[in-house]
Amino acid sequence: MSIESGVNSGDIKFVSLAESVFERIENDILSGKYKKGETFTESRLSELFGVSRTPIREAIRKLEQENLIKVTTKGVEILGVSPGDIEDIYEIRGRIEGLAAKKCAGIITSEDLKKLEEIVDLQDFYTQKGLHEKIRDTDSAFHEMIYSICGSNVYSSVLSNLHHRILKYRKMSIQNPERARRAVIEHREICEALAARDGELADKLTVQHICNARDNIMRNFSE
Amino acid sequence: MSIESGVNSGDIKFVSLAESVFERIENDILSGKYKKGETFTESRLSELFGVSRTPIREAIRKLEQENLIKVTTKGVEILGVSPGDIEDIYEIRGRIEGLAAKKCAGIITSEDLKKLEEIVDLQDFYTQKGLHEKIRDTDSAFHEMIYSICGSNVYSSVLSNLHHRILKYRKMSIQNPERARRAVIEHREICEALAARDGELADKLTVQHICNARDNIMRNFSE
DNA sequence: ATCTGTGTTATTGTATACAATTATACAAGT
DNA sequence: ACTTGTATAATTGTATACAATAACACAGAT
Repeated sequence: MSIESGVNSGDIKFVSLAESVFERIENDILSGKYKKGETFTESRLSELFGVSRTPIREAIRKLEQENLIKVTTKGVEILGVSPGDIEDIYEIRGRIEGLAAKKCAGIITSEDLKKLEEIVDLQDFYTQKGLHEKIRDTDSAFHEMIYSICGSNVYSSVLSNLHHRILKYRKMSIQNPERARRAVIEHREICEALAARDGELADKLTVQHICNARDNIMRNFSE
Repeated sequence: MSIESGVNSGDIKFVSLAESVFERIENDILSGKYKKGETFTESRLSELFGVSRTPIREAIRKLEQENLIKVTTKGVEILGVSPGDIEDIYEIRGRIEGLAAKKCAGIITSEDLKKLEEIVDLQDFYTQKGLHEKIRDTDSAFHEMIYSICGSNVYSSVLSNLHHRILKYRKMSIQNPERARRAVIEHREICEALAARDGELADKLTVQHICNARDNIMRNFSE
C-alpha cells in the first residue's frame, strides 16, 4: 500500500529476501507475467533476482504449497491459475463469502466500520479517476478487510487465498467502467447492512455482489 | 498407506528430507502431539530429526503457508487447529463438498467407482475389527478420492486442506463405534448415487454425511 | 527504584561448497 | 532400426560456515 494508508506504527519491519522473492514471483504468476508450462531452474531464478539459491528455494516451497508451481527434476514449472479455475473459485466464494459477511455483522466495531467506509470512499475516488490498479487494490482491501473482521482464521485463509488467485481477472473485470461503478455501490450497500448489524442482509448482498462480479468476468471470456 | 494398497507401479520415488520432515511435523501438529504455543528453534528441530537446518527451514516454509506455525524471532511457534476452527471447517465443507460430489457424478469412470467401493469395503472391514487408525485412514482415502475425481484443482485443494486439518478430531469421532458404522453406510449410499450418476442425490447425501459427522464431533466436545 | 545504554548471546537469514539424483547423448550390441 | 548400457552434464538436495538481527542481562546514571 501507499505511505499514508498502511502506517499504523512507525515500525520498520525486516523482510527477508526469501519473503520478498516469494511475493515477487507470486505476483508475477498471478498477474500473468509467466506463462503456464514455462520452466525455470533455481540457478536461473537465483541470478534473475540477484540472490543465492537458499532464499529462492524457500520461496519455491511456499509457492509449491499454494499450487502455483510444480517442482520437477528439470526445474520449476509454472502452473498458474487457469480460466477454468475461475468459475470454481467464484462458485466457492459465492457459497461461503456471504457467511463471512454475516459473521462480521455480529462483531464489527465502529472503528472497523469507519475503516471499511474509508476504503469504499477511496475506491469511489479512484473509480471516478479511472485508475485501474488503484481500483483493484482498494477492491482487494475491502474484501480482505471483511475476511479479517469476520474473526475466523479458517474463513479468512480460505477466502483470502481464493480472492488472491484471481488477481489478473479482477483487473480485467474492473476495466469495465460500468462494472467498476456498480462494485462501489454494492460495497456501500454491504457497509450499510453491516452498520445496521443486519447479518442476513449483509449475507444476501455479498452473495449477489460476487455473483455479479462473476457474471462480468465470464462475459469478458466469451467476448 | 500400507504395502498392498498404495502400489500402482513398482516405482521407488525419491523423497527429500525436507519433504519427509514436513510431513512428520505436520502430522505431529495435526495429531495433537505438539501443544499450541509451544516453540522450537530450528537447531532443536534439526537435532530432533537428525538433519541439517536447510531441509528443516524448507519444511517450516510450507507449514507457515498452511498456517500451522508462526515464525518469530525466538523460533517456530505452534499454532495448530483450535476446537473453534472445527465448526468453521465443517460449516465450509457442508457448503461445498456436496458440489464436489455432484461434479463427480457427471464424470466418474467405472474404474474410479470400483476403487471407491474397494475403499468402503476396507473401511467396513476395519470398522468390524475396531481398528481406529485404519478406519480413519480409509475414511480419509474415501474423501480424498472424491476430491480427486471431481476434476477441479480448486475444489480439491480447498477441501483436501480442510479435511486434512481435522485429523485429530476425526480420530476421536470414529472411536464412537455407532458413528463408525453409520459412516460406512453413508459412504456406501454416496457410492450408489455416483454409480447411478445421480448428481443431485450424491450432493444431498454428502451434505447430510458431513452434517452428521459434525454433530458427532461436536457431541464429543460437549461431553 | 527505575530507566537507559551497552556488550553478550541466541536465533534466524544467506551464501557457498559439495553430494545425490536424474536427464541426455552417444556408442555398442542385437 | 531399435534397444541397452555407460559416461557426461545438468539439476536438485543437503550440510556447513558466516552474516545480520533481535533478545537478554547487567551495569551505571538519574
